Amino acid sequence: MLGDQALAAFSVRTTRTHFHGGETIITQGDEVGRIGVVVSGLLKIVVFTEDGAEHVLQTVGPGQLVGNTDGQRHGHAVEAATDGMVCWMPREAWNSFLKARPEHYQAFLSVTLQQYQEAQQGVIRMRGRNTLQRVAFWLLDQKPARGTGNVPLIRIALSRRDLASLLDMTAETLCRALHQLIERSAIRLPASDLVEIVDMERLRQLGKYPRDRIAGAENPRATPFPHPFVQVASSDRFEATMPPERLKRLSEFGAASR
Amino acid sequence: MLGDQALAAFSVRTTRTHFHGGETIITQGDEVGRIGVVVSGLLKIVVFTEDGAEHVLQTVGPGQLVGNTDGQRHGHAVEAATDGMVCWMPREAWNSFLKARPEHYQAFLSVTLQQYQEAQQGVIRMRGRNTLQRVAFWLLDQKPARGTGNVPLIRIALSRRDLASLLDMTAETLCRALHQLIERSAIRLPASDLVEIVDMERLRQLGKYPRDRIAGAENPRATPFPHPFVQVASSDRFEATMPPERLKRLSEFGAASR
DNA sequence: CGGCAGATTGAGACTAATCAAGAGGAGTGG
DNA sequence: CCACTCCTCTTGATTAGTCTCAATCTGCCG
Repeated sequence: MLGDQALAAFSVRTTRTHFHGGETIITQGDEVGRIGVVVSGLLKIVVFTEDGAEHVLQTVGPGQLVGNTDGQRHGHAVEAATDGMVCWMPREAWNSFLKARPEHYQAFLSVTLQQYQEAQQGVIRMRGRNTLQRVAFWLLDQKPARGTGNVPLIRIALSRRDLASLLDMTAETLCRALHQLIERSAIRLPASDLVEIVDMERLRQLGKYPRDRIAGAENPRATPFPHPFVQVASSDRFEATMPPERLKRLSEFGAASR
Repeated sequence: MLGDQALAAFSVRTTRTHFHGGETIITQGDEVGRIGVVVSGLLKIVVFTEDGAEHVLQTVGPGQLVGNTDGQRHGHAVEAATDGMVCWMPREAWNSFLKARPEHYQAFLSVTLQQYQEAQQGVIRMRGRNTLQRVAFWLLDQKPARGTGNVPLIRIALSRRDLASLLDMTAETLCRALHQLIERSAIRLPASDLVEIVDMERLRQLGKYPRDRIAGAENPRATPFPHPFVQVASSDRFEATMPPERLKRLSEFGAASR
């Protein structure tokens, strides 16, 4: 699809970088002259306010973009929630690439608009919901990787503190909310970072989760930017960030709990 | 700047529409095959949740965009907060226009990214701030049109209920917050929709307003989309939405209060 | 002047933050 | 292999902040 010239000029400038959990990818206030496509792993967009507090605004998964091309300073930082990989390209390469192949503007815009929408969704999920509902809602919004025996299983890649921040509550409140969901037998906690959805319908009620979002058709995370050179692991973020030994332990648990 | 052909095909399809306060511009869930540039007045982006509650997410002023071009359904509605004007163009015209003149992609992206950033800012202003601080912060974020005697004066175009929704609180709490700001002599209320900033510094402290935002340089609302055919009233949203009789009454008030 | 809708003010209920303390888990060094 | 430390997670009691409900007030229109 790409012209030879554009492709050559472009792919030379492309850099894949591995990152590790906790690492800072982009520092707040920096001018980052490059843009990155997340290939695997999970990033988090955080903001440090003047009083030193850290706020997690959004998570960025495979196929989504970080950085900006307009030479503006970053109003937020980007940190790694898990290990993973980003594919970077410098601003000039990016811009000249887009200029040479305007048809890719459409894809770029689409992903940008999608992340914009996701930011709006993030606000909406906060509104008119108490802490319990927000937690339930978030759980339902995660890609439910099926565990052993087709039970929906969710890996919480974020720390309690980070997830609490994302959901705009304290870690203590998040903890209480999770255990309230357990008491009402909507979920179980095989491990502190694993959530097993026991009763999907009850969880929906508790989270005031709209019917039309159930299929995930409204705001699918899976319209990844069609990066020409990188295969994006979009479908299985679960396995991508799940260490093998955990999977093993998990299946043991599943067998034991039956 | 525009090629004759593109210009001709484009300007024919452009439609200016006046809107009145309270009017619904875009219905939630609609597929709107067009995009609009706000010329004057103020729009609000609202979401109706399943339980019937209405949430104001954002306001859209002159130079900013509404609608989308990707044929997707709207996750939110757009309503008029004041009287004003939008300049519409159908999706096909828009897309072919951008295709013909790729250099405008940059501007389009820029405005989109800006609104994206604004959405993020909207989240941040909520975080780690109580109701009083949110109100103070919002006031400082408004374009302070100077009133009589160079006193910063702000017109609240939104109803109490809408503004409260935007700031994620109840109308009652908003009201109390405003009056608390008055008690601490940071502001005055010449009329229920007019705020006079008496002590800017105190208001900043009460709103935890960062220093670097004071100049408004960080996130200026004034990088309007350079619409080729419409003159955008970007600088004076105040006067644009201020009925003449109010202005007159206001100056009388200013004279009387000295 | 009466009616109406939005804005204001007040009192009580309830949610979530804060402060404090205990439990679990991973890594380190002897 | 075990004790020790550090850090995160969890749990409990208290407090502060907002929401809710209700009543009153205000400006506006016919």
